[in-house]
Amino acid sequence: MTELTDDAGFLLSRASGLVARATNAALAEHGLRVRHYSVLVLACGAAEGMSQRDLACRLGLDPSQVVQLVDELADAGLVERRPSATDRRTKLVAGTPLGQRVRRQAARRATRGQQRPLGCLNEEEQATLRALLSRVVDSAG
Amino acid sequence: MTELTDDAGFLLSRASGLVARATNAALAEHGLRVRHYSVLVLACGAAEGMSQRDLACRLGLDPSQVVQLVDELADAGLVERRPSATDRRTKLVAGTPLGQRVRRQAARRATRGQQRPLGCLNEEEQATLRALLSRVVDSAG
DNA sequence: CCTCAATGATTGACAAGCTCCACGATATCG
DNA sequence: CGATATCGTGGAGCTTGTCAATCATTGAGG
Repeated sequence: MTELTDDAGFLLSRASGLVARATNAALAEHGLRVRHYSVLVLACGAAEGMSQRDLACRLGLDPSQVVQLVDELADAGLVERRPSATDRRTKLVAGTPLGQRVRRQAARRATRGQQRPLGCLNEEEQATLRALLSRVVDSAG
Repeated sequence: MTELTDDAGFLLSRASGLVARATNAALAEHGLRVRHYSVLVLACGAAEGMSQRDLACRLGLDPSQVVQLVDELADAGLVERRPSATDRRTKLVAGTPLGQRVRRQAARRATRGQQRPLGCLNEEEQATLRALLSRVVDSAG
């Protein structure tokens, strides 16, 4: 790795930072950051809600981080913790009607914001990028 | 962005974290982390050394972070700060002979470590990934 | 049925990173 | 010369990432 511009790790870190910053800026109007948004998307995506443990696993976060994120989303009225019917330990995090609406609006803004750093790639190239990254992420479990 | 697994920002963040962690583990034997390694690579790559401002710009870091990274590398004897011949404000960070050797060893380890998360992509796919990311990073200035 | 290890959520502590702001030294432009 | 900008540096504050400990609950095995 003689050239830093050829280092996949460096490029990933840099690109990730750029996109995260742009997305955060786009979501700021909703008072959200990418981390909250990710939780909101997952919570709204599962009809019955998703356990915090599953959230942590899917997001690659420590469970203790999920606690706080869900706290803040719940304070904002975007998600709620429901008891599980089968396990009294787990709390299912589900999007409220308000959360669903905010998620749709935020999704549009986030997608638009990402195009600032990602706009230099056409739609097909972006799809290729997502496909490659998906494989990397999935293969990690 | 109905599915989080289709969100470029999320995928980038996740993949970046995976690779960074693997690289850090690989570099730990040298007492380095990716951030130090990046500085070392750039410092060793420029014959006359590189100003800290340029380092910050190239790495996308705040100049104040570069100060500390260079401090630690200099303490380890891997780089040194040289006065600029044309501007007494700037300090040119250049790799020492030891730094050059460590950089070569670290490069091999880092590349190998990255293959743990990136190994699921063949060589051509990794090249495609790097090319796409390069364009995103470069287009940001 | 009872014990015991494992699990889910939570809290608190701590290191690592990032961002901003301010300052001293120097450079540059008018 | 004087105003303004730049470079390196230090420090404050916030966000993240990681870890250990705790409590309630579950599930398995005796």
